[in-house]
Amino acid sequence: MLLRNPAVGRLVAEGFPLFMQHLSGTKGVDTDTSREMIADVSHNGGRDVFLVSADYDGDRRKVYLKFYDPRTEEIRLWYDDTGHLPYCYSREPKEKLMRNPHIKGNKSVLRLEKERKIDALRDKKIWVTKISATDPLAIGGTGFSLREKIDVWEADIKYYVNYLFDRDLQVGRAYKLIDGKITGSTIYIDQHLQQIASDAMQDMNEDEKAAFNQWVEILAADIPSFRRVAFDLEIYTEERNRIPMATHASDPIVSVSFCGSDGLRTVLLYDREGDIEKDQFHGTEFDVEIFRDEKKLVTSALEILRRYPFVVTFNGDSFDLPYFYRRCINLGIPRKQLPFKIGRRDARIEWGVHIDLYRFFFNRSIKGYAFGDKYDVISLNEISENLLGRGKIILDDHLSAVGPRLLVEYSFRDSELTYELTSFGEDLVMRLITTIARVSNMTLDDVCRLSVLNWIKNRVIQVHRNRGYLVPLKEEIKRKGGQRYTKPVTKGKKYVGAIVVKPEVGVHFDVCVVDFSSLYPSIMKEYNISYESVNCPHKECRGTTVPGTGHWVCTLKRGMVSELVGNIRDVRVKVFKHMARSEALDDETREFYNVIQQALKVVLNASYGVFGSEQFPFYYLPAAESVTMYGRHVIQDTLAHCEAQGMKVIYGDTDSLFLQRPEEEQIADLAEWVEKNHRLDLEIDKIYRYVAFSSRKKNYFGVTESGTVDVKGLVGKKKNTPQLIRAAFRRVLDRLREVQTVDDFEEARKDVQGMVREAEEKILRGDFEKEELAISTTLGKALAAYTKTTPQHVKVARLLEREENRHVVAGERMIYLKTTTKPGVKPVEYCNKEEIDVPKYVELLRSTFEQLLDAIGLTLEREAPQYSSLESFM
DNA sequence: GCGGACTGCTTACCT
DNA sequence: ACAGGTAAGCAGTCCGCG
Repeated sequence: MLLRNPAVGRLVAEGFPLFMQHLSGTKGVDTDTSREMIADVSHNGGRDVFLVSADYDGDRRKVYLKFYDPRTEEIRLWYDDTGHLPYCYSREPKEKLMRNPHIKGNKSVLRLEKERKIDALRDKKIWVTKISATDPLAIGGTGFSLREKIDVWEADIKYYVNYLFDRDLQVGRAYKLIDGKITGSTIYIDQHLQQIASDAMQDMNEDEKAAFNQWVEILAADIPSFRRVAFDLEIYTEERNRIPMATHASDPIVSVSFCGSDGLRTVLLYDREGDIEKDQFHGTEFDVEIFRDEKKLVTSALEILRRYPFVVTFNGDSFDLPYFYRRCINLGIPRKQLPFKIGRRDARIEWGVHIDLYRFFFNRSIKGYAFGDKYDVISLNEISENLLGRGKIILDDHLSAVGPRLLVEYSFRDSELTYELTSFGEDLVMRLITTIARVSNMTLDDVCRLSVLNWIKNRVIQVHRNRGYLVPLKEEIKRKGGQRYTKPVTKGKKYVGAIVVKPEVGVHFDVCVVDFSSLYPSIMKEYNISYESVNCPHKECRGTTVPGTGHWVCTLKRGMVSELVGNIRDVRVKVFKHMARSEALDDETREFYNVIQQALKVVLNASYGVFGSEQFPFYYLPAAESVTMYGRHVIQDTLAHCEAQGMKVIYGDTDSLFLQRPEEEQIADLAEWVEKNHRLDLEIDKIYRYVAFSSRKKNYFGVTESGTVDVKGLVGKKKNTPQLIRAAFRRVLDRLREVQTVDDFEEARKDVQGMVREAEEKILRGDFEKEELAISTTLGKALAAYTKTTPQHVKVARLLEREENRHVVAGERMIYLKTTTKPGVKPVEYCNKEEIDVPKYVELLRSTFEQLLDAIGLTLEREAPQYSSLESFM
């Protein structure tokens, strides 16, 4: 049966069997509108709709799917009509289970069925018993669930997730809803892309082609534009420093602002005192609606929200939505008129998808790989300043004390920024979320709330289901054994990672950087790394050992994770990277493919690491260790080969080698050699006009042929280095950028020396604002958690709490100065310029530049610059 | 009591 | 809540020192 979006029409239950209507109660069921619904189906049934989400309806005891229709811009809800039930597995035979007291008298258990599965760890067919139950809570989630009573498998997969897997539904894919059935819609793919894809498939066998094609179809399909609204609440609080609590919602909502993809720009304002005049809002870039009654305001806000299939917030999971929900209840609105699902950690909307951008931007993979660590504090202000170039409105006073005009401006700006965070760069964030949903086959709601580990886990479980494997328990994988062979170099780590080649100190001209493209994912693909394929049960595979370990790798069957990672890697490298660079496409189209390519990279980059994370249900150290072992093996072997061929390797890190003036032909031969001997791709990453290394690893700068400067790891770049020092550092690099030849260096060294001196004198003279010397350090954890030592930024934080009555939380940055007075540090705003410990800063400046000066052969103390014998590096 | 050698903690970076 | 490797600064500890 097809149910229309309640936001638009009313819930309709066409064709509901009678007993089901009974079960589902009265909620939303309205037979009067069913005729309207039928008309709707015949008229619109053949249209493409995108699967975006799914959930479980506890009243109806059914899974329902959320399809987005880009033409009407509505969500269509689809309730299960197949009688699918929640279930889990037991390895006990059916007959024995039937005698088990937890099964026998259990009213929730509906069916026991024998089923054939494959035991992944033993690679054997086994019989299991599928236990079907009336509702998901019978399986897991309460203290009385089966999961707590007997040994069961696959009991912690969420029910709607199981449903998507079992019905072979693909999130983000286009479907048609015709005659009460979900059918996959034909996917049209750009011709150019089709050509590239079919070229890539040339050498594949039929199975590989099928898998490859499927991934291309999933990922290349159009992404619709999502109709959405961003919203934001403001609360009136009597006391100044009280943070309103979502669990009580005891303070009134004074404003609700909306910014929609359809151009909606509105603030609903609550006029508590009855003294607000409409004409105060002339000239605003949004509408203001004034309410004398808070209940009318929230009712109106709810109506607006429900017009949109996607609701976007910043922190709506833990604040805006739960507060709004509670407040509505406090104001006497019946619960059943409030289609929210407010959980302990998240807030969902029944009529569509709620995207909480706080959760999304908090994600470390998103922050790092998708946005290059451009923001570090997860706040609306910080993120929008860094990604949009515009931040929140700064208030001088407490929000509850400002006048209505400023209040609405402030409020609207918040929802405007929230909306723009989803719209900038041609809806970059929406595309990213959709692409990750496609890769992980996870609902959009879950994608933006969960980590990369969960994205991968979800898809890996689906591979199990498709291949007929029973998902093993964590303990089973742990018990499988295969001890660790390497002892970690670093304390607190579990195994050995990558190699860093010691750099050759000095300046090197004409350096070619080669790297192994996606080294670890490629290793996983080529060397068949998965939790079940490393140390597999077959005797005949034992000879295929991972070099330097006692681990062996399966030669009979393709490991599940190896296959998955291989497919994603191939489709990224062979299709989407090409498309993102294709000259035949316009900028916008290239950017579309670039987002896909980037999203795949995020997932690939984490695919090895998850094997070393205890949170991962397929955690298996021998798999992680084998990947890095192969990695070290490959790079060392390649390095040796380079030297044997007369090439000089001056540096290397994990998957890269810096080669000094290699011949073009040598590089081509090298790539061929790598392909032949290690089955991996080696490519030229970049060419530096020159690179300068100090003796430190992960610490250099290089100037490319086009004149851009790469700075890696140097303290002068780090964000906790004082501004004044960073600025001097930048000036120096700008000067070094101009160096073209060895001879240019003489002049450059003199200039650099002068620039450092100048900065030093500036500090000594006191020719600076105190803010320029401020050090800012992130408070990595809650204040109370610093029990071993008291670092300087913690001293500052404690001082703020003690003396300024401020509350400091993890993730905040402490901004302070080093002083000659008492504890040696002081928050910048309470520090006098006279207290500043000048010699300390001179020392800091010197040590910052030391890294750079070491590299270019300069020593500060001397009058005349000391030259390094450049010739020796040529 | 004080300073140097050392270890450990913490942050920020690289791949 | 993907991993390990590296640099740097400071906090804290131990030891020698008539």
